Amino acid sequence: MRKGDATKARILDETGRQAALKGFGAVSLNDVAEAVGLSKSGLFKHFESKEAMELATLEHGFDRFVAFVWAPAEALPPGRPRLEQIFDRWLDWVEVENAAGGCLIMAASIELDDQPGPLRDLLLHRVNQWRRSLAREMKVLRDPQLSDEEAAIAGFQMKSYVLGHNDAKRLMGDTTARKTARAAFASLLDRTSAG
Amino acid sequence: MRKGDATKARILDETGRQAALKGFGAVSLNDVAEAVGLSKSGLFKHFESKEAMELATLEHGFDRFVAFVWAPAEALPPGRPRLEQIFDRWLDWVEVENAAGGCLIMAASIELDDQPGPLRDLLLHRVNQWRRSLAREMKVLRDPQLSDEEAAIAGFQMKSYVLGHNDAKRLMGDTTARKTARAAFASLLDRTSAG
DNA sequence: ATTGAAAGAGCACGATCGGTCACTTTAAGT
DNA sequence: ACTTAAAGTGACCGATCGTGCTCTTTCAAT
Repeated sequence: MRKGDATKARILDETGRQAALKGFGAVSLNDVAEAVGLSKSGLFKHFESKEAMELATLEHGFDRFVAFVWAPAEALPPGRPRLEQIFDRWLDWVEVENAAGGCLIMAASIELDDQPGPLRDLLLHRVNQWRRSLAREMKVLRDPQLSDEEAAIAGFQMKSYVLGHNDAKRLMGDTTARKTARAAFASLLDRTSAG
Repeated sequence: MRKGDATKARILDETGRQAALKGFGAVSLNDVAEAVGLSKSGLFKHFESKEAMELATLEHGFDRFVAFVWAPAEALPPGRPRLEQIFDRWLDWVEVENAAGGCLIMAASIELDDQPGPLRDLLLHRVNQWRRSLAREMKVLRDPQLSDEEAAIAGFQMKSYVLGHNDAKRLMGDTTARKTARAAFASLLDRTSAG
């Protein structure tokens, strides 16, 4: 069983990489098997179907995301310090940790936004969780706490800058993207905590 | 020749819809042919290969985008009125004009950002054109014109809000997304023209 | 050391992939 | 109206798709 778990993790990593690169719909079992060093039928000892593998891959991707972006921020005090750390790690997640292939969650969001099914359901659930976490963190930016609406608006802009940074850096190769995104985010924090 | 051009346009529309929905890599000639009411081999009378079809589809998509978003704004005076119109039409483009399947350009940006080739080259070229147009429009927001850097930053934030709106509306079904995005953009224009 | 289950290989399946070719139908130019 | 090129069909190709089956290897628990 130990062996199995290790290969399973390798499969999930590789599938995630390929799905972020070409989209879930364009990932073939053959390519994954080959990259992992398995036979195609070997994959089926770990997942009962391609869809089950995709589900596990997406879940695995979210777990990686939370561990990379959220976990290190949790140690910091709530509010501005924590939010700044989250934002920085989020940019790192896009442009460093997933330099090859991009962010699986963003790719899945675009691909699945209008394709109903269990994959989309899982995606929506976990993205919503994350959105609520961000809003919760935003509320504490000002002493009489932000209203739910104010927090939602700030959360919207924060995620927007991350999406913009991804677009500028990964597609257009804009090397100043990070600086631009950080400036926009800093301004957002100023406006929000003063407002 | 007339007949051929009409069907060619139908093919491009349908391919664009499917590519926005599932990604270029997951579009099959069979599905396109069936949806358009042609045989698979009929497609090859209009395009010499699948890649040529994808190229034409992406170009067609950009042409549609410019006609829908830019053309109506061109009539307005440069600066704020024109920018507000562009932003509004851009949101419409995402959530109305392409309600079924989403924006092809955004989908292609995510899918192709790390897949070299002629498709990516075309995408990059036209996206850069658009980015320059936006920056040009931003510069005139203030009387001593904005610096190139200031304009780039404002353009970054504008596009970010559009991406955020797409994510909130199409994936999460957030019905307030439009209002939130417009508020963020209005604030951006205020800050930028005052700065 | 033995054993039984887990991990994986190899092969074959029906379906579908992008693409070709010979053919028929259709419509545009004269 | 006639002609001819354009538009479109159907059968078929080799490759690859996801998936089942049987068989062998490997490893963990006794």
